[in-house]
Amino acid sequence: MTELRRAAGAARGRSSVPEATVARLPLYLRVLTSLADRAVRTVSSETLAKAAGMTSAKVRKDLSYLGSYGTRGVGYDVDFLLGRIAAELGLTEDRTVVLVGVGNLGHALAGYAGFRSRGFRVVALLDVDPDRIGESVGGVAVSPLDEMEALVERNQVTIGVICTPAAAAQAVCDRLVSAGITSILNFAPIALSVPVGVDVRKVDLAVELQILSFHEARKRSAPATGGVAAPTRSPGRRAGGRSGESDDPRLAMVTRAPTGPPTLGTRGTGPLVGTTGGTSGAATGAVTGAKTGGEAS
Amino acid sequence: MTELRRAAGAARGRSSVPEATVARLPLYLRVLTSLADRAVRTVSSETLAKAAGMTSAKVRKDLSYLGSYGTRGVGYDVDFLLGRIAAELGLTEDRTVVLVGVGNLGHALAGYAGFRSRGFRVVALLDVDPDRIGESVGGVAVSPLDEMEALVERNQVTIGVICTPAAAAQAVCDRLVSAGITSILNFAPIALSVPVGVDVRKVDLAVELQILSFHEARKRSAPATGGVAAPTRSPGRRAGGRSGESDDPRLAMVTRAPTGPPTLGTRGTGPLVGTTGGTSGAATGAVTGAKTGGEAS
DNA sequence: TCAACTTCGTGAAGTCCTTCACGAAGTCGT
DNA sequence: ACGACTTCGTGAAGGACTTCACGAAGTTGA
Ligand SMILES: NC(=O)c1ccc[n+]([C@@H]2O[C@H](COP(=O)([O-])OP(=O)(O)OC[C@H]3O[C@@H](n4cnc5c(N)ncnc54)[C@H](O)[C@@H]3O)[C@@H](O)[C@H]2O)c1
Ligand SMILES: NC(=O)c1ccc[n+]([C@@H]2O[C@H](COP(=O)([O-])OP(=O)(O)OC[C@H]3O[C@@H](n4cnc5c(N)ncnc54)[C@H](O)[C@@H]3O)[C@@H](O)[C@H]2O)c1
Repeated sequence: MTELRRAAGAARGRSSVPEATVARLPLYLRVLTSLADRAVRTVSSETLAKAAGMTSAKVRKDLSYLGSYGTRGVGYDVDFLLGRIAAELGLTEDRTVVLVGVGNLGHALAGYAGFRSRGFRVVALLDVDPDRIGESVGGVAVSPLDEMEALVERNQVTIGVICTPAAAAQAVCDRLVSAGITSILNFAPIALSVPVGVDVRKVDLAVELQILSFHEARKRSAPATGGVAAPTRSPGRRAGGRSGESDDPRLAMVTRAPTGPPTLGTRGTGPLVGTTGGTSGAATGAVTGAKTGGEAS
Repeated sequence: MTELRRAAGAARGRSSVPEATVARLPLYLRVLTSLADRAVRTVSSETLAKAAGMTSAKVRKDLSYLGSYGTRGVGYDVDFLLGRIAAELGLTEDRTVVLVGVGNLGHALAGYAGFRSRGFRVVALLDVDPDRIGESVGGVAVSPLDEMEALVERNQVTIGVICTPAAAAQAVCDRLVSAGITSILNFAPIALSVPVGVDVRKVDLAVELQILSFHEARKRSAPATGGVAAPTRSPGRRAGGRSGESDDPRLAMVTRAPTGPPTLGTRGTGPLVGTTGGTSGAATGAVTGAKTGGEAS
């Protein structure tokens, strides 16, 4: 009955390199580059896998999506594979980038050599702070935000990097899209919304740390799993850390604390579901896969 | 025949929250924090989903792993959920962090307020450069690497952040692990190997950009994709015995160019090609995303 | 040329994650 | 108190990705 939906999957149609594989190609590329620098000629899936922290089966599967370019009994030709992956990633031509928000983080990124060495050319740095305009970072001068459109068009820029505070991110994003940018790398801790056709990737330090924290919490198994108290309506002002940045315009249409008590009594009732339900069960389990390769989509 | 291996999977056993869900909890946490700051009392899965760039079904499914704490017809209690997620992520107690490599990137991270605001306390900054020792960033002084062990123990540090050049990363990692660190966030473009029980997550700018580049390449469908030249038959001769040691021990047993001088200028320095990119050069890469569920293709 | 190896390529099976869909539980207005 | 509505919780179905396992293709040495 779902045969019809097959069409959707087909949309991804040709080329069809799985996303998970695409995310690993850069890894292989790095290892191959390193090997090439050492004049290594060929490499087996096993060796490549070890260097990339991967399994050989996965490597072979991944590479098979690019075609059958290995030599049985030998391995893959380093130089050839290098070129093949670079081509697949669209790195044959330099890609231009604009970076918006030259603050702490923006500075570090703008001066990052790995940018250029990988074929990404930063052609513009933009900021609203007058004090930063004109300053040069990594050989590129900081320009006022207003020059965005002109710079993007003149340099045929397709990738934008956002390093502004969260509050400004969506506006900057919208403007980048209007200017013609179709790929965005966002460092601001906020989910951007963009029209279809525009890709967004997010890098979030806090998220990474919190994920580590999760696993950390399970390592020292302190199974003193106190039963969770019922979700009382009573304000408990939990911890969690108050973050300074909170300016998400999409947080509308939610229940607000009534300044004047319109519906008081009714509100406070229902203590919510008990734990009766058969399922769920969120006890604490010893886990710790410990493997380095765990991912999620 | 695979039934037996079930044991391995069972290790993940009962009640554990799926990795994919864990990776999204920080996202919800952020949105909830923002809501709480505005005195919003309850939020529906639909609203939460929109703010987090997610679907409501996914949100409900994710939250269901923590237990059934929603109220039908109403939604989730913001404060309660906030506390519940924070607890699940092990954020009830401050987590301490050491950061190694206070260079460009390290500086930015060390001064990042988002660290502290989310319950992560940077208790030490370490570097080998004598010029940096003593300098204070974000209220923390840079200490010499030798103090790592003492600092880690004294402060019960469990998380380490690596911002050194790739060439030094594995050594730093090893030392961190020896000192007692069990979670590492790695910004150096190299795959670290660690003993089981230690978690590693990587963040790599270059990988993100290359993934964007891949999709970018498919957007402007320039089908002028010249047929790939034949897989270049390699005259390769496998190395008989040992192969020279190199920066990365895992790159052993690979074919080397015959008569080629072992150490080719790659020693140590690694990246930094600086000049007009092209292909040659640096090492970049490393991957592992774990997130980004919101793309449309 | 042949036998012994090595290593790729890939169907198939298994695991994990996402999406669907709908009953249950609760709220709200009258 | 009741009927109309909301919104959660969750089994089930479907996909996506990973791992297995083994035949095929190619290499090396005698
Ligand atoms: N510093 C880090 O290590 C780090 C880590 C993770 C995430 N982040 C995130 O990256 C972003 C930047 O962090 P930061 O530490 O560099 O902050 P910052 O305040 O040092 O820099 C922000 C810069 O953006 C500029 N800016 C503000 N509004 C702008 C606008 N509308 N258009 C263009 N430029 C604008 C400011 O002038 C400033 O130069 C924040 O969202 C932060 O949460 C930073
Ligand atoms: N700068 C960026 O935006 C950026 C982005 C992505 C990844 N990275 C990666 O992050 C790492 C750091 O980048 P960076 O631009 O800050 O480089 P950097 O050269 O500015 O800083 C490196 C720092 O590490 C210190 N260091 C070197 N060896 C060390 C050792 N053995 N122990 C302790 N400290 C040591 C150096 O003294 C220096 O202070 C690199 O691996 C880089 O590839 C950087």
